Amino acid sequence: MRWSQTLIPTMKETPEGAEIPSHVLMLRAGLVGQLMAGAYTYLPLGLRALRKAEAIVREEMDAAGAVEVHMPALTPISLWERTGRVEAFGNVLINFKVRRQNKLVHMALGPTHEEVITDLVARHISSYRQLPITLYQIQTKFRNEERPRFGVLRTSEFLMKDAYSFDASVEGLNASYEKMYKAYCRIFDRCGLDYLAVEAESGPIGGDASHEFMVLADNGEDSVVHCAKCGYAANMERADVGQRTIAAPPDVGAALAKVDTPQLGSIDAVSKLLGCRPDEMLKTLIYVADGQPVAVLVRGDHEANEGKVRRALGAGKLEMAPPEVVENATGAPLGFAGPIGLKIPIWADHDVAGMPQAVVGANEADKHYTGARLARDFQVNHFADLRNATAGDPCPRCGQPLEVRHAIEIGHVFKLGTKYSEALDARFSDAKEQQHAVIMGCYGIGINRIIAALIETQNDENGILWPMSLAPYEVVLSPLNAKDAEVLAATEKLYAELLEADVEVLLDDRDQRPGVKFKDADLVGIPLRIVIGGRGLKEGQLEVKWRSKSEPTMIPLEGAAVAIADMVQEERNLGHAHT
RNA sequence: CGGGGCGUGGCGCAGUCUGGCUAGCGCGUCUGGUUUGGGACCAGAAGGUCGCAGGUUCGAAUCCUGUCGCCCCGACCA
Repeated sequence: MRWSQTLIPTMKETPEGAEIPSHVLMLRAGLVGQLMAGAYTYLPLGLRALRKAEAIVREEMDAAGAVEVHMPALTPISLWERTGRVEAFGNVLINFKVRRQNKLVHMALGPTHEEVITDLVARHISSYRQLPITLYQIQTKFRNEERPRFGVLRTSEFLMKDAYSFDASVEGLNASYEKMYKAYCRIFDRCGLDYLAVEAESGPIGGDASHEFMVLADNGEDSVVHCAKCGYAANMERADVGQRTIAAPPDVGAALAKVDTPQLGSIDAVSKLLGCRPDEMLKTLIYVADGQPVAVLVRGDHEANEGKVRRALGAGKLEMAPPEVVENATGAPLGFAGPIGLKIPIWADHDVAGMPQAVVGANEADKHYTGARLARDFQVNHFADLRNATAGDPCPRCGQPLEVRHAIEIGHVFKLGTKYSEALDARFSDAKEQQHAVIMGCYGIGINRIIAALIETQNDENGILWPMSLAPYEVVLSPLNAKDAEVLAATEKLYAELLEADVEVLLDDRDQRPGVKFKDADLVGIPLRIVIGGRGLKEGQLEVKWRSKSEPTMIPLEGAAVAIADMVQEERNLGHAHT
């Protein structure tokens, strides 16, 4: 492609509003243009990178035995009603009514496709002989994001590869899951991403039923805990803080005392007023578990984790208690709950046992207790791991302190079980003529996020650093004086030969000064740059420079196309070699 | 949805507090010329309902009210 004949609107300055590196660079390098909040046009360069990521995903899905389909983005609302996800998605589900033959038809744009694919399987699969099968598609998803942000990282319309496995047995599901997990590793390896597969919240199935693929990045929206020593990694919500018993520390001798804390219900406000640290306080949270109120105690500086609480209690449904339930259970308005004298079951996080004394709510408006001591002043019915991990917690595998890192989620694999197959009647007959719900797994990759995460993590002060596998073009030709007949002839010849050799080449044929071409080539980040200038040509040489290296090398003009094609080919293979 | 910030030629900004001549600057674009190995120089030119609407005023980019949009923090996120 000739630069002058495509659209690459590079920018010298950072557009107002772009803050994180990937957003800044995608705009400056002319990869994307914004239409409105959360909606971007992919310009020629950005689209080429996106298509390459898509092709890698497709190749690896096919190699893993998955079969491609393409489902409509437009779906009937009834499908989502059957699985209860109209409520679950709420405002995120973009839905509307259109008039057809004088009747209103209610439909939704698919935010994901479990329902649609399960309906498909329900219609066409009825025997164990048709299983297992994994179907996938690469398609635009729609979600009404409350707050789109970070450039293309969080948009209301995005390209997603979603795959769904269908098995007759749990063992089969595990095998399907394993295949997808491995395919994901190959995909992200080939994309040149530095990623982590972390244990994630797995819902009702439990165990190792869910992994998220994360790229560590300071601007990532997710948090993961990571052990630098043994490599343990987990989603912040999922991370095991450990089954441990903490011995009661010695009594510091403080007596229980009731103090006034007028209007102050928050940990922050009370700690300021009383001059104590949040970790010297107790948070008392009232939940409703399967209709029954329970109290959950965590240290003031910790965050309760609803998933962990639900599992510990063995509850099906868990929610924060509404104000009237809290008042009924504690006798005090929100913000003044405490464990002393509380009549409902009390669960506490392990770390509560390690507090010599604590500031707690007094179950009385505008009052707290200081000096509250476990066993002496209040009782706990059960101890469990009930909180989110924090930096410095011991690694559950090796005990070293964990670190918390921000990350971008680029993929998620999940064992679904029979939630959707039961709701949508996707059943099969086994060899003994018994009917069972098909056992499902689902596997998603955010294609746009592959591009954004790569740019976010692989850039320097001059621009993007593409791996060969995703680069919009593999080689950029930079003739320095396009009007010089000799330069022009050598450039055109090389361009034609490289095209002939199936090298993806961008010819910077603009009548610009060298500095402009170099700056743009660096910004756009094409991996290999070939400079054709009078200086080298006199000696029959071309300059070849990798974007990732600071120094160029010279190669003979004679046979240059073959040499360059070889260099490109070698680099193309690197991604595969990693797997 | 709560908190904060910003809307001025294609891009980046100044001017707004303290209203006042024809709304400026840099980049980019166009024309002519000189240049040609890391975002050139000279000369000239085009391009703006100052987000939108209403109000105050002799006079509004500037003050007031409303509204729309974008960005950031938080809440939410299958």
